[in-house]
Amino acid sequence: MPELPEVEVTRLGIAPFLDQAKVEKVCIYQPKLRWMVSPQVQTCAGRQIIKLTRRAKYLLLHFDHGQLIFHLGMSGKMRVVDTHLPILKHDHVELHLHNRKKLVFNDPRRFGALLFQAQGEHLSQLQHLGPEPLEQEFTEDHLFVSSRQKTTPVKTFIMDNRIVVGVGNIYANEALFRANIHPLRAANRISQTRYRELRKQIITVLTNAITAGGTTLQDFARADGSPGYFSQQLNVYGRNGLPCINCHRPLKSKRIAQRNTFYCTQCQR
DNA sequence: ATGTTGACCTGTAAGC
DNA sequence: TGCTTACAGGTCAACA
Repeated sequence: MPELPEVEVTRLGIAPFLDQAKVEKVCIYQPKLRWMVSPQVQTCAGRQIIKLTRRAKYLLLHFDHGQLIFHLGMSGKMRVVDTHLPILKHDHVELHLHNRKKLVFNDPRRFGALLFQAQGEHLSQLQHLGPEPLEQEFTEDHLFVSSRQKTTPVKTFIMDNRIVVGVGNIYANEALFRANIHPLRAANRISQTRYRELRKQIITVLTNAITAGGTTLQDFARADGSPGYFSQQLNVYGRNGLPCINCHRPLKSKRIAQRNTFYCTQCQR
């Protein structure tokens, strides 16, 4: 379940095993992912990992000559396990490490990606990304100003990576509910005051989710496949027909831009 | 330019 | 039980 919080939880979970580790071997079992895995990935063999960072929903594994860039897509997972353990179905790439561990990329739907960005190079995928929602650069002014010409539904607007990164379908739904904003309202028909609240709720929801992911973090290294621990905190997502936690009217659902959307017609305007 | 839709791929659950 | 259909956490190219 890779929204921004899950990607960050993944990063926190595997980073301790990767920091300063040396890559001995790169195994590519399935190069056909979202984009073809670039052959340059092999140049990481024999090199030392510097650090693992995140930008939007991308994970960047830094080397002295460039970065490996992972994206988990809809179904991607990463795990660090003992080198001798067998590969599983949908394991597409392995990085064998010096420390008898390997980093494995698994992705049934193959919407994920593995790219290489040489030092000084700028991949198009990372070029036009908007601000990180949990950094200073994500301001109320930025949201308000960039919405002024947009008639698209506000939900589509906040899921646009050029506006702000990392807000996926679940958290777009949840943040709008908490801000009392109807997901279909045109982005340019929302006041600066309401964008202030929306910004605040996006930050709250993502931060809470990362914190909740901390539980998963602990058993991340051993058994893989952690359950949906966020679900207990969801107010609207997946709750069509169930009572709103505020007004107790049944929640509605509707497709917006091909994505299932949940909201309360009473509380969200 | 902006807004909307289709495509990529597999697994799972629901419906018949 | 088996077959068919709808849907799933994302993103981008190609349309109107």
